[in-house]
Amino acid sequence: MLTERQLRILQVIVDDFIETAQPIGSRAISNKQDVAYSAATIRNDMAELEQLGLIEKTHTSSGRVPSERGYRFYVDHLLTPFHLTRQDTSAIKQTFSANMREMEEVVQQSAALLSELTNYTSIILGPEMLETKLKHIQILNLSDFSAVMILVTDTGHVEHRSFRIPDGMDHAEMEKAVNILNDRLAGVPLMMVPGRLKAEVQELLKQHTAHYETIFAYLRSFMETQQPLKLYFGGKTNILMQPDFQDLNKLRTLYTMIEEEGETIAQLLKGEQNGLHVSIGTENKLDAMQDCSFVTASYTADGTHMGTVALLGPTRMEYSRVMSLMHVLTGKLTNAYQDWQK
Amino acid sequence: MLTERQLRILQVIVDDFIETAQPIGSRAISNKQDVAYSAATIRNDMAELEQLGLIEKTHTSSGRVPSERGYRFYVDHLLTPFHLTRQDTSAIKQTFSANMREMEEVVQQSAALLSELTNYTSIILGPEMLETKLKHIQILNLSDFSAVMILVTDTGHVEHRSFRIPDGMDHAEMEKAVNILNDRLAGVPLMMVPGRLKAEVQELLKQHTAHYETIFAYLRSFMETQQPLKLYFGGKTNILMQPDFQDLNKLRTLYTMIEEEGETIAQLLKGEQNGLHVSIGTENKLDAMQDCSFVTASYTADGTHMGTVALLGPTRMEYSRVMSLMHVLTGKLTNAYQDWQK
DNA sequence: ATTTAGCACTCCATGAACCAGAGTGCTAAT
DNA sequence: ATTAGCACTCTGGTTCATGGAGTGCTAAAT
Repeated sequence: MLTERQLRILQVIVDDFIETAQPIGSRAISNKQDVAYSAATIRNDMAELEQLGLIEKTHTSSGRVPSERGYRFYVDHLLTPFHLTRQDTSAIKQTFSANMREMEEVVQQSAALLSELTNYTSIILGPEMLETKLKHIQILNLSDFSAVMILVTDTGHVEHRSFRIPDGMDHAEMEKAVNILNDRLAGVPLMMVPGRLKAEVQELLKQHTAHYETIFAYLRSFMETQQPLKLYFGGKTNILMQPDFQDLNKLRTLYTMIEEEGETIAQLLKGEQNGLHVSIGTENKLDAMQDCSFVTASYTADGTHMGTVALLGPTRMEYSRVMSLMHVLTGKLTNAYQDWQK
Repeated sequence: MLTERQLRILQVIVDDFIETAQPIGSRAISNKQDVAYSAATIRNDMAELEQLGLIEKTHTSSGRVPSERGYRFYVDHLLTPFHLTRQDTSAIKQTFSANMREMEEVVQQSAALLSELTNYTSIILGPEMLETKLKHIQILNLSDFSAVMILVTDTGHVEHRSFRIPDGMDHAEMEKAVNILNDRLAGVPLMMVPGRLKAEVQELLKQHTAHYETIFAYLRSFMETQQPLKLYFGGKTNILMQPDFQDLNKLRTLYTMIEEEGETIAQLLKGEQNGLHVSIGTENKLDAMQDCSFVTASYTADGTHMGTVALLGPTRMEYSRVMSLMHVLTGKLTNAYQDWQK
């Protein structure tokens, strides 16, 4: 097993590399404040650490760099509890004290905050819509030919869609249809709306309106385009700033993923529901992330999973700070959400 | 003045460079299909073109490259009317034939289409909200403590905002307030709503409800956060793919602009209302765009300006195709918008 | 039994020197 | 007015030498 000293050396290597992004040699380690051994001793230990696959050389004779396993070990066993700086905590406090009226806004601000504090890219999966219920449906005529349908959930979320009024459908008829919809669908969880629509409403509409087909078609297409998974990004450009990503090709794939694979990422985040979780390098399932670390943390309300906060950065990530930050942030989000629901 | 031959040579140089991104030499030009002069002759002409600042050498003895002025000249005088390929036209037709219910959707699809066809980044400034009028205001209670205010315009645009119900305000009171608002504000152009609010509604509210202050404050903050300029992007990652942008630093500034300077870009686009316009390199006002070309085209409805389509790419841009494409697209948008309004 | 000093060795990064290739400018011939 | 020919220039890639940083190992010191 590893000796105390070896652990310490590994820690220094990781810490230093996280800070400088440069390989570090035995001499430099030996010169560190709280390391009281000679370069030679450290060299011996480093040889062993390398044997175990915890650190690597970039070439035969250069300083050491943490390996993927090294980071893993560091995260699992070497992480020192981190005290957030005064600036960090006050920034968080400030963000959450600004009175925000929309849950969406809270989430968005959180993403912005997180990316700003860390210089990585943050991704937040918004509060799950599964539980939310339909509150009210309304149709409003815009002109003789067009109208807009508005759909409000009990969380205050509003969706809308405008459409062309079917020829020959008069106002009274439309009103009747809306009444039926409200009667049958208000209070129904969003998830189940399409089902209900088919099971109960279809028949009813058929009886009361001549244009049930058209209405029905509209409603379906409306419900289908609803994508209940909302992703919020913060600091998309931060990735470009990291010295780790110099390789244009890697940048391209990474960026393309961020811009175009929203659905995939959302699914990925949906999977991570257990507290704080770190994926390092090839541990990530997505190809584009093979050189990144991905930290996820979920937030809850009354014990049930609500959404997930994630941070995407280089494997050389400030794990300690990031994890503390995310811990605090998810706590705040949980609170905010509970407040919100009252 | 320039001879026929010189014009032709300039054209070949620009065309070739647009295609290959490589400097071209006299020999290569001479070998071109429809150029019947020897390399030496072409060299002489090139010397003159260089004198005039229309082309440049990357170093003392290498092929020529169009200069910024060269591109400008090319765009102003050398552009051959371009026939869109069958693929291009059919792609456009297809996009616009898909029945889209929302103007927003049309615009978004247009941006996607444009970036896909050109491999540049497209930016569209959505239909101006200036002219649109408030259609309807509604407040819906979500719980005993919170409600959502919904605002519908005559174009079918919906904005919403949820808020906490002031303590002690009952349902009847709220209803009365909403009635007042609808009575006084329906039909008023969005732009003027804040003014009206202050001029007419304030006093009225004061008389009829005890909580006019709170309501008023909400309304104001609501109106203020409304930003009527909506930007739609397409193909943000395309920039990364262009061989012209190898320089990481330039990429960074460019990208940061795209991600964070939305407001600036919107203002820029708002300024360009006169048909098709091309800004090349340093002609652009924004620093980040000094190495780019920026093509804008506005679309109208009944002769009044509605919005602007833009394309951001390297100065080495396929001007001919891009401009044809945008011409067609703005036409389609104009149509779509007019159809929409019926 | 650890730890450390010393030394030979390896590899990278840098810069100089050196082509081959591509392209130019100029002069003289057509 | 056009073109062929030729000397000249600059780039990009390769090779080679050098200094520096770091390692591994052995032998001495604690």
